[in-house]
Amino acid sequence: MAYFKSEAQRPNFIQQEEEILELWDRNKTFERSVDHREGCEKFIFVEGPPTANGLPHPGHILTRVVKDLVLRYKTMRGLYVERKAGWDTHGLPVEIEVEKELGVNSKREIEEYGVEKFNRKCKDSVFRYEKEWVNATKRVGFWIDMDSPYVTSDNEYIESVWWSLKEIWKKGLLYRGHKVVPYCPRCETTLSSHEVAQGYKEVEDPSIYVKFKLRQAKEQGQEQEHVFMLAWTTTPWTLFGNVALAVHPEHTYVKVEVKEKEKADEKKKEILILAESRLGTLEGEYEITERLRGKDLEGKEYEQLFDVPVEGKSHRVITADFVTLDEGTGVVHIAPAFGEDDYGVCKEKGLGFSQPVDSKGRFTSEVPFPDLKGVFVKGADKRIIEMLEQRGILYKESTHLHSYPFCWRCGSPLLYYARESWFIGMKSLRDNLLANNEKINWYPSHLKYGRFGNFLENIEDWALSRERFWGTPLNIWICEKCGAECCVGSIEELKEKAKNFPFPQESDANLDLHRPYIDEVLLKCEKCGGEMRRVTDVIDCWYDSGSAPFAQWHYPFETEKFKQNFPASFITEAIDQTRGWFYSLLGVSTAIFDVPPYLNVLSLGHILDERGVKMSKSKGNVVDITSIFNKEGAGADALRWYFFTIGPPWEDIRFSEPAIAERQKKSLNTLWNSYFFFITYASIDKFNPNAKKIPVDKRSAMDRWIMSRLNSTIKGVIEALERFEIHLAGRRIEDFVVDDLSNWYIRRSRRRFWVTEENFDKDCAYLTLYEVLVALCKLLAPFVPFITEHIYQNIVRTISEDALESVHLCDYPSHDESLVEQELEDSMDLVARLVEAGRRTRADAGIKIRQPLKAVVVVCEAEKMEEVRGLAAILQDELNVHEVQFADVNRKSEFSDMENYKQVDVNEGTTLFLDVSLDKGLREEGLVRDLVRRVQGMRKDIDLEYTAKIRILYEGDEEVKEAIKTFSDYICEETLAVGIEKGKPPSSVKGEQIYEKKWKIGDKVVWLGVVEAV
RNA sequence: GGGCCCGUAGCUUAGUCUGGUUGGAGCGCUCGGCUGAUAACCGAGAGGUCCGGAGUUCAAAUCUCCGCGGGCCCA
Repeated sequence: MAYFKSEAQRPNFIQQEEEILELWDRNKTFERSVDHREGCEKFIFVEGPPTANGLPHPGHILTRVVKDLVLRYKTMRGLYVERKAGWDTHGLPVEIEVEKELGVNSKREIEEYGVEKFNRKCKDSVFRYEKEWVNATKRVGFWIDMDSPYVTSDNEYIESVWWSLKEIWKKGLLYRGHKVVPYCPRCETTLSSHEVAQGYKEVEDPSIYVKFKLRQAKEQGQEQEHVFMLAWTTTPWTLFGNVALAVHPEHTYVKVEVKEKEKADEKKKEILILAESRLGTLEGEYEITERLRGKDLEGKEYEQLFDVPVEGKSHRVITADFVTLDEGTGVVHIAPAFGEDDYGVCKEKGLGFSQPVDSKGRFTSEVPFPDLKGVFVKGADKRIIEMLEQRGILYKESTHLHSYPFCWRCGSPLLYYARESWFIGMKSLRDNLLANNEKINWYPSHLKYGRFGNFLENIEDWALSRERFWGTPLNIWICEKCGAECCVGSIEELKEKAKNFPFPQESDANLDLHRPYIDEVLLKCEKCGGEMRRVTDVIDCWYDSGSAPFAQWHYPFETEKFKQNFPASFITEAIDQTRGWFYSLLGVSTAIFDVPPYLNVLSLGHILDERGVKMSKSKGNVVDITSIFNKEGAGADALRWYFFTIGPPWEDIRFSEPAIAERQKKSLNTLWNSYFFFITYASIDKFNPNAKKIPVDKRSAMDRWIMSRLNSTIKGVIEALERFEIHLAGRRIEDFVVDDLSNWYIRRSRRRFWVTEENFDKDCAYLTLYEVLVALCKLLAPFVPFITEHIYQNIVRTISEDALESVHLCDYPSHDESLVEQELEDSMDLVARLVEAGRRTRADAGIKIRQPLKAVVVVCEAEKMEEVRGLAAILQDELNVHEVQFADVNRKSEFSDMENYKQVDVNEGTTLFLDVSLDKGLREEGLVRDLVRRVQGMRKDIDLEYTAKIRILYEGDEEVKEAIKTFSDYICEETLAVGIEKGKPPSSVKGEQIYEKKWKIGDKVVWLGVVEAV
């Protein structure tokens, strides 16, 4: 039989992990682990595709190991789990990286540089950090098929996306609309809402109160007053687009007469109108002259502030429910070109439209000030405020701290801007979205009806188009003559309908569906025969990734794979994907198939830095996670274990490197030491676990206890993992390893392994420890795949040739109810508490544990007594007493009256009495125990083999001499000594290396010498 | 500004759903003990405004409301 190979007590885990990676590579273990389960029930996973144009962030690593844990676990549970990797390759982030690189700054410059060249650069840059991603993914042990990933910019992927858009188009859900959308004036494109969300910053903007003068009916008195509507805005530049003022129809407004001290006489009376509850914004004295409802103001006309052309009816007071009284004056300035609500209400009320700003965010010549033409709107605030001041219509000016969106990529302030864009009519699918969400299990569950559900309730249409270059081209062609639309759903269809086709016809190898090539393809209009041109937009890259469930399999052009792999059983990403990928998946799937695309979704927390602040590039607090893989006291297993056990997966993690080492030390080191203990003694004894078969019920209480604990643990671990309570699963295992296995079972059983001769009890101990270790390897394999593989290879593979070649091919342990003995576990628990109580009593009495005592009495109910009696030997040994007695509760007073008994209450109904009286015999014994302990320490000091024999020399007083004489057999047995002699060298020993030490034991001084016996 | 989540010892956290002994553990600190697998372990001690305030209740870390701080999402 091949035998267990010996191990280092403190191994180099980093090196071990690298060896395991090679082993997996050599044996194709990952592929085998998947194939091994072919034909079994499927567990379907979809990889949320990362973009490889930047280095992986700690959060990415967290996501990857959580995915890995779940997939390994499900595989071991007997499910067939395919794992296709994916890359997200399109989109603005990619373009901006390339722009930076090229040093260009606008769409015009990109066009001058050449869209073809630009897109080629984008394509290259997408995989710039692929190597780093692949390396980090492999190194951390994430098993996923990166050899045949899906790539969102591949033709086949695009073709599937096109098909899906055509499906949506056919349903009439894909439409062109003119809407106010968040717009980046530098990138010159609209942004999706989630992109906007990433870029909010606290900024100080001007806060101005502007007076809009009401037109007065002429008959009504010439002299009287000037009446103004008082409106508030933080975006002075939008005043050029003003078309209306809105008030809330039901709220109370007031007319107030402003008392101006200085000029009161010269001037006509000045009347302001604002909401009553906003009177606090006024400065100085005023007098309320009239109260009225918002709707009483409806229809009043006012004088235009600036002479900007407006198409259609304008400059009147309207009512709108969205007007709030939280801020401002209750009178809202309405500019339909620059606000979503504004746009909507103007459309509803039939008001006109004014757009004095161009696509780069600069004023056009429509603005009646030549010096403002071409000025970026946000830069004109100061000038505008000056102009208002000059005209005497600026009531008040200050600044206002609020959050304002900036382009998440280029940092420009965003504008809300009326643009023509393409939309998917998600609003009309709201009920379907909600119904599909019903079928999804969310972890944590509050997201289902909380953040995600609320979002669906208020869903808006999906702004799909991007006026950019590097993305899936929007597959819509429009007839230049009659305006007919055509949505192309496949490459085949494109070829059929194209008037020209700038690609080689027969081979698709040179086909590139991206811009600018696709822009050259003209179709023939089926209605009028005219020429159709593609709209030049590309689509939101979130639609790309949302299409992954079908597009990764090139559905419907190939159908088999998709049919087998939809919907997904499980996906997981970080919480920010709630309205990102989690939504885009559901949105696309609902629009096309009207079914949920995933059934279980785990939302992970973020990684924060040590101070609790989110790690981000801009803050410069991102740690280089890959360095962990090469650090002593760390490594992939350590990092994984830390991530898994530090807290619930859905909560943020305050990243701390010392904590990684701490957790690894506690759990993984203890596992290693338990394994090391086994290997050490099993090697000495040449124990072969395959040669012994002893049923568990024939083994000792201690053995049955650890097996019971093991099976209880397995049960709890599986329950927790099924609910994605990964941290609870991990902590259960940790408790088992540290408390049950290492600190109790092994510590209590050590002596059983030290017995030299063969015996039944030793076999039981070995067998039990072996079985526990093997089960633990499997139980821990999805968590820490490296160390478990290493141990498995040595304790299973070396001695069983027919064993599965990797722990990751094994079945996950299932709990065996017949091995769970709850009563035994409870009794052991009580014994542990009795031990604790006894130790405390000793400490109180100042008697150390090495000093044997006569007796301990456990007073408890008869029922418990029976349970614990079988474990009395443990108590006796742990408390170092000659005898354990039991007594019924009614005899309690007997002992409490005796002076030599120290009493301590363990729990209700259980009391422990420790006999603390010492006699000569006990003292001698104590002394001997101390001597043994010193000799053992000396053995260790000189690094003797565990099995090496020694001779002991000593010098001491009569008492010492007598004690040694009485207990010499015991001493020799304990210390593996062939003899113990009185006498001090060099006289008695010649030519031998003696290790000597002088000890103080209590009030005695003892000299000890140890020499290896030959 | 709105929604959701989180806030417990210097640090990491259990307990919160389902209110009920003296709020439990680990790291670190002090003292003592144990130890031939264990840089481990055991015992004792120091260390807590359970983020703050109000309310409900015989009873609140726990339930409710109002704040504060952090995170995320949305405007």
